[in-house]
Amino acid sequence: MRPVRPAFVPDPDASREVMESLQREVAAAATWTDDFDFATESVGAVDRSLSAPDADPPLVAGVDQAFPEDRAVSVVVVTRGDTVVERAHAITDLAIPYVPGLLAFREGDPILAAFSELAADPDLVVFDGSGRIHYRQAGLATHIGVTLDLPSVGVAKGLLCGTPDEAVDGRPEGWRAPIRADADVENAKPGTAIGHAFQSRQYDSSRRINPLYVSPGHRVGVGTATDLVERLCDGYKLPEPTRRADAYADELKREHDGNARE
DNA sequence: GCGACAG
DNA sequence: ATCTTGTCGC
Repeated sequence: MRPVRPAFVPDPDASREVMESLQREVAAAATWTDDFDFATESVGAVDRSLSAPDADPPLVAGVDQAFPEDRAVSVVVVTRGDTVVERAHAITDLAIPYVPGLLAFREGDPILAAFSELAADPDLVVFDGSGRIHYRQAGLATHIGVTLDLPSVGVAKGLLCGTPDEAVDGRPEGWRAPIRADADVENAKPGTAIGHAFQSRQYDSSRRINPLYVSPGHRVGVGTATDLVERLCDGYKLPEPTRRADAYADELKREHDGNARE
């Protein structure tokens, strides 16, 4: 496995104060400018032949979890272009309940356990949850991205904090608007863009779909994070790596549930 | 006290 | 996140 930075490993037994101060350290260690060696255009889309003829597409990992009973099923699915290269998972006991703002302390260790089973070294990791859109700018995607020192992005289905530039309802596919820091976001000048609301999918008629909330995890800029996610969505609401991880986690969860009722 | 709050 | 069937629409 890839080296972990021990100073940032989320300890589920820590007190709330210690958790929050670790998050401040994580935010200080995080970088929100592009720092990766692949081309943004080489990520995602089925037809990349025109934009990147000879480049090998980067390894993109999707991370997701399912929670059978009091345990966590954490999975990492690594894709190169359209091909799944590797899947890894870990099943662990859950130590602490979900607390908004402290998600990485509930899910971080279980996710790192899944990464410890992974042989591949991803170029980018897509997380289910916020990155920089966080009270201390250290959401799950940032925390684990920094811990593994990998470029990462956070994709959330709901907004944790911050203020959208405009109303987000009923926007057309492809629309995006900055999410700006407000009084709830530490160490950011109010007005600083910390992520985007992004309409990855929208129906032409009838029912409306909510936008995604995309933010940088680590080693990715705000605009690039959304560019990458846009390329990975390819007609669906969620990015391909996330959908693959979702499916694998569900599969393992059903397996787990099946074994449990016997 | 009230409201808000990723998964 | 999880508990869950049908149902509307392309």
